Amino acid sequence: MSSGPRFRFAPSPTGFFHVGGARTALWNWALAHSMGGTFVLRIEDTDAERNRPEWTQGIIDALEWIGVHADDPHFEGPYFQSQYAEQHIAAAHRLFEQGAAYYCDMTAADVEARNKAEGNQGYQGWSRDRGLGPGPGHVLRFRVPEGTTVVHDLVRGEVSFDNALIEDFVLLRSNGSPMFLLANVVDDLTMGITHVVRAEEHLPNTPKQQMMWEALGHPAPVWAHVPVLVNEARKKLSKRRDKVALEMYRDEGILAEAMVNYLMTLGWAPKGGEEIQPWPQMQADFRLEDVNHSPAFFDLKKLGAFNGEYIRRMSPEEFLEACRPWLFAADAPFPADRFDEAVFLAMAPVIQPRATTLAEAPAVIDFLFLADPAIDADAWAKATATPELVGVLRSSTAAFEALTDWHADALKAAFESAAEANGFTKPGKAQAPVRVAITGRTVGPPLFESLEFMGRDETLRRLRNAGATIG
RNA sequence: GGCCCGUUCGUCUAGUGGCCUAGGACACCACCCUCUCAAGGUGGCGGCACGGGUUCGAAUCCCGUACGGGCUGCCA
Repeated sequence: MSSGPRFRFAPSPTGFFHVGGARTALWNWALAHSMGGTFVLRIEDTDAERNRPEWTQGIIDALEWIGVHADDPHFEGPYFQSQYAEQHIAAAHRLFEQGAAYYCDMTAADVEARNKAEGNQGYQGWSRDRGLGPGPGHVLRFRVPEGTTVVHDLVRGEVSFDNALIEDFVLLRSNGSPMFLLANVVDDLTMGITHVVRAEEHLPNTPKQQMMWEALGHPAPVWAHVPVLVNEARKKLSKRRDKVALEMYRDEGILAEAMVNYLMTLGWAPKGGEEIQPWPQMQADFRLEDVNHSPAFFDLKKLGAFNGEYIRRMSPEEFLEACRPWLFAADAPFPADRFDEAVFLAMAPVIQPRATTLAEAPAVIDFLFLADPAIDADAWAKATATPELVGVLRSSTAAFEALTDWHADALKAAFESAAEANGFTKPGKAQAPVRVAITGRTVGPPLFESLEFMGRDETLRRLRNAGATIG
């Protein structure tokens, strides 16, 4: 076991990777690196319902995507909580033997009934002194000592809890299996965890865990409870209501670097006022002491802005490579055999500023790789609504036919004369008929560059076909 | 209900008693650039939840109120 600080990330498999978990993992990862420590991955799979091998692989893949590499020297694991059940139970028995825990034969229904009769809530320590031993239907409960438990939290400072308000919680179920709180503490203890950095929702559990650490004869680790991520209604992000699966963002063409950068800025800000930062810089600068105390809204718009920024910073080659999955996907806007890499590469500088996600990129230049792009009927009607507009279409077609130098500059000059000949002083206002005839839409990348790459024959063919529909 | 945490522009944040006439980013608006749309540039709108203290001085410290959130399981 290494000597530096030991952090841990302990997700339970649920079939997808939560963005909030991703941020927690990233923060632990940054700390493990900057403090020369270790990041321990532990899969908390003790709930049989949540235990499927492919889900575990999903967690590892997601971590890999955000840069938490399993082959990095700072990475350790994965460990599987379910494989340590014997140790959890042994620790529980130790607590029983030393009097820190006791058995109770009351069922949940019994507890509820007695509370109802007495007008109370929670478990009142009824079996504390009954001297019960293990047996069928008996649960093992922790004997919460009197006093106050003070949790030293790196994010929140000192938080104190009155032990009188903490009920004697269950360690071992009546079937003998360990509860989460027990398993969690025993694992952290045996894995030598020194820093527990996790979401704020675990703060109310912390005094219980701290008491267990102490009862087991060890000083508690350093705690740090970071704020949760919330939706627009300011509720904790939930898988039922909100889009929380990291995989979904990846599939939409959010770049890992952009996601990582954005996640890092939720509840924390890089030094120096510039929020777009390379990972090594953020990793070095991240401090728990600087983390905000209040929940942060996961803003899709801002994520998109970060992603756009990262897309624009890519070289055309990098952009092409990143786009490949969407370029050749089954639902790509054009057939794979019509796609031309050289054209895409040449057009990349004008595609990049127009795509917020990689998934949007193919559609920006789909008309270049489509035999016959669908013409938007409304756009076409508007683009040919006046005689002048139709005139532009006819005369620019003629001007292009006469062109010997098929390049963007020449095409532009030819078009402008055609537009002016039809009474347009601002040629830009007259390009709709040509643009719609060629691309099917009124908006898109620069027209003349597009025509250059489309080629003379195809350009003229589309122009003539479109012109023919006007009669 | 109880316990705990929190509260700076709509959102993410900078700010750790004087540098704050509260800075940046996203969003929004306007203008510029421009072959459309973007991108880019310039400018604008907009905030210290409220009330009391402490202090020469408070967004920063203390108390209270309001509001929000989390937890409250023989789930993890």
